[in-house]
Amino acid sequence: METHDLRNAGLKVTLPRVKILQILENQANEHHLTAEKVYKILLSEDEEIGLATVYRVLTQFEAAGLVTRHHFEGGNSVFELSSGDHHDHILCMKCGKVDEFTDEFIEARQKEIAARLGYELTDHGLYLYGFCPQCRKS
Amino acid sequence: METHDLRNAGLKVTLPRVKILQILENQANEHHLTAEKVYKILLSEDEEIGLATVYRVLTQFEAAGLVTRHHFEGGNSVFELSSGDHHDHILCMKCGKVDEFTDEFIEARQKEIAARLGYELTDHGLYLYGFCPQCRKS
DNA sequence: CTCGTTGCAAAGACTTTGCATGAAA
DNA sequence: TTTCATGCAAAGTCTTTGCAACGAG
Repeated sequence: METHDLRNAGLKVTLPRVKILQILENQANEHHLTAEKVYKILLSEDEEIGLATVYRVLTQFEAAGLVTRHHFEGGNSVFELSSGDHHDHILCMKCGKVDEFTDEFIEARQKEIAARLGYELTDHGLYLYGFCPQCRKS
Repeated sequence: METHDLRNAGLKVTLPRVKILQILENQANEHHLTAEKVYKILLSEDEEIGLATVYRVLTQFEAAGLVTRHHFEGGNSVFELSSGDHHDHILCMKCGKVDEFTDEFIEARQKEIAARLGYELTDHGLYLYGFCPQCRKS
């Protein structure tokens, strides 16, 4: 129930916020949406919500930890629902497909590297770019 | 000699291009520059080169493989001279410092992951974000 | 009621483009 | 000379902000 998530995040329960949260949750295979994409989905559902509001809400969600924002190489910001477990991404340069994966060894190794260089790690992102199975054929 | 690199890249040898290439080469510790930064350095050297030209030249250099462009999380594009050897980056969120590192193990692992998911890998980027030794103290 | 939210339009940050002038080969 | 590069200003993207109207608690 979105209402609960919003209250938990200290945000008033408003139609735009509920709607946007629903949209993020209902993305079965496409976990990563741009603000523009979210906006278009809202329009297609006949919701009168401005693009500025989409950005504001998404930014608030990010601050509240509900969503994570990524800047994929060259593109816009994309947002995805925080799922608790960390994962990395592999993107298709042709069709834009995004797959997720996790790798314990790489995670561990990253921590070692940061420690060796004296850094206190706060975040990290591993992005692989290539062509997905579908696009390799054509 | 910059002239040679430019000819090799199929670019006319012009003052802006030579100057910008020199600036990129002369960055002893700061390998990663924004277009804006390059522009400011040019200004400080009394060169009459427009910001638009800086962007154009940098983009051409990228196309020619002379430089690599990165989009660090949240920030602008940064450019660095292509050094042949691949490396990854660790950035300080406070002072903006950028360190480089390589890890054979992670590299190999990335290839395995891509292969497992059926992707043909063309590029990849690993970015660690945190606080550098200096900034951790304060 | 009161304060947080929204929509709209305007502003901003960064980057690219159009066009006439100017320079390299 | 011929072609490509440059400078400037204008246009483009994506994203954020100001402000008055509005809605949730």
